[in-house]
Amino acid sequence: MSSTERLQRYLSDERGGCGDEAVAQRLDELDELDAIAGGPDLEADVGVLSALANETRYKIVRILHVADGELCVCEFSPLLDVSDSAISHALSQLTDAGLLRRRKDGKWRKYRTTARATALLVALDGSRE
Amino acid sequence: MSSTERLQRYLSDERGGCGDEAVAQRLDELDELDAIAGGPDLEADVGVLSALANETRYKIVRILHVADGELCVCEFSPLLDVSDSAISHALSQLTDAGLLRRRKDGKWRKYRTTARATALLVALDGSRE
DNA sequence: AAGACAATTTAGGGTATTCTCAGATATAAT
DNA sequence: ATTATATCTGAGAATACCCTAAATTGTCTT
Repeated sequence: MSSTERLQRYLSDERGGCGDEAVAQRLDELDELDAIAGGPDLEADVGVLSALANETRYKIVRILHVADGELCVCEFSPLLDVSDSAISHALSQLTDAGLLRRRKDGKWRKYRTTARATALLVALDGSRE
Repeated sequence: MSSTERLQRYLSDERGGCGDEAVAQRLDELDELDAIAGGPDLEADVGVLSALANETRYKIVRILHVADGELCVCEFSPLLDVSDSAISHALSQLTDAGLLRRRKDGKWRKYRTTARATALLVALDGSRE
């Protein structure tokens, strides 16, 4: 079944007896929505969300957000129940996604949140019910 | 190696010759950060982010956001390159996560975004570089 | 230069996702 | 009632994810 057949029935139902032009026009409208919605940032956005969508990584960002400043890798170890290797993986993924910034300080590495990470946490906090 | 040994060396490096009290104090501070960061919403937040962290689902929410109103399930089919079954799965996951609201209209089902979904998209749009 | 240590990278196994297909459910029309 | 249609649900296969352990890199100390 072509997907436009169902759409045609839907439009008939909703608006009462439309012809092919109405279907074509609605398809055009939907395509425009799709074009706007599916811009070049879509893939990157999903990447950012994927980076945050994991308990270890989300907790890291939350801790840094509350800390309101940079933390050393070694300071996460006591707070997270995963290996140092997993913490390092998590920090790298978050940095690659643009949610953390890394700074070298001798043999220590310090991480802090970016504006993007903060914006997402604020959005989550501001939309609780 | 206990994770506090590395922390002790770090604190010595940073602040110059601290004793055990300093380490204990910093551990307390970190635990407090952790307590604030790891509140009861953590799991639910990760669930919301996971729901959005998929191209099909993200695109659905984006389209609805741009449409600025409700859309029928049948209107997504022409825009997404997956089966109707996959679209239905995606819509259910998003609804369960609190990102979409569903409404019955005869044999058609219509979906629209929640304030939470909008807040997240706005945060993403507002934090591009 | 050699050793110690912080952090990262690589490799691999167990688990969770995400899709499609097939069948089930719900509503409307005949 | 029967049929047609819209959407949903369950099962299974391909794939992606996330962790640990081991090896590597980079920096400081001696």
